[in-house]
Amino acid sequence: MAQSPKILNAHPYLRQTLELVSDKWVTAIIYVLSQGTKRYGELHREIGEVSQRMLTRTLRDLERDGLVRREVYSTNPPTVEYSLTSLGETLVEPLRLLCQWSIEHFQEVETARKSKDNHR
Amino acid sequence: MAQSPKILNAHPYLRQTLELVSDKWVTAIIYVLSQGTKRYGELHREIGEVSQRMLTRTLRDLERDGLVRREVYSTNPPTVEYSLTSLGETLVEPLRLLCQWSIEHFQEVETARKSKDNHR
DNA sequence: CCGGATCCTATCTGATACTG
DNA sequence: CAGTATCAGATAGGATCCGG
Repeated sequence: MAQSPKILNAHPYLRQTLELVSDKWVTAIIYVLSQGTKRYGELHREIGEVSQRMLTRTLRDLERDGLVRREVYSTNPPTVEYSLTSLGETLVEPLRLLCQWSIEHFQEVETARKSKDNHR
Repeated sequence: MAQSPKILNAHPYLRQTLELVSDKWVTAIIYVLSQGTKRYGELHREIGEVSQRMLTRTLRDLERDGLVRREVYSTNPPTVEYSLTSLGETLVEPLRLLCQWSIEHFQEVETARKSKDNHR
């Protein structure tokens, strides 16, 4: 009764990691920042569809998680630069592997979807 | 005006892949199924906290995406077995890399969170 | 045993307007 | 330029009941 496998519990951080990575904007931000330091406005333009609210909120989360560094320069108008921390850099490689999978295999997913949809 | 980098658009499948993978239960199911064929009830017990509704819904999605195979045996009571397709198997490795990251680095995320929380 | 259908709530997210 | 505040709509997820 007290015994149940619950495999994911063997990797207590995995679900938390997947939740972190699975955020709608996290990967977009990490990808853009993997190319170098960016100002707030640059991030906004390069990601494109994101709202100010969500961009700011996600950046704050990433900063809190130690993945992104935020530096404010008291110029006028203000300048704020964002960059990956060394911890943030370690996430780039795993993400690129998922990216690789998406290039190699996602078309098969699309094909499967269409095929199934035609059978209804 | 018509020009904006939008880096993620260079990998049109990446966001879709991340959305697929980021589903709350998808990775749990793939992990359990990576150990072999399971019946519905086994999946339910091993994942544990998932509701019937969500387990069924997620399995249907994964079937539609061609990642999971569903086989029904007209016994009484009915038997339904789930397993990974070969396409589904290809996702196990990328997921294990994220798992690896979580083991190696997630504690740093926790530390960062605590450190930041103390400073407020 | 497997899972469809319905109802309901919490959360997430965008739109909009305003500020140092 | 780089945000904050507020509001409202969409959506995800759980609980529950019912059926083959």
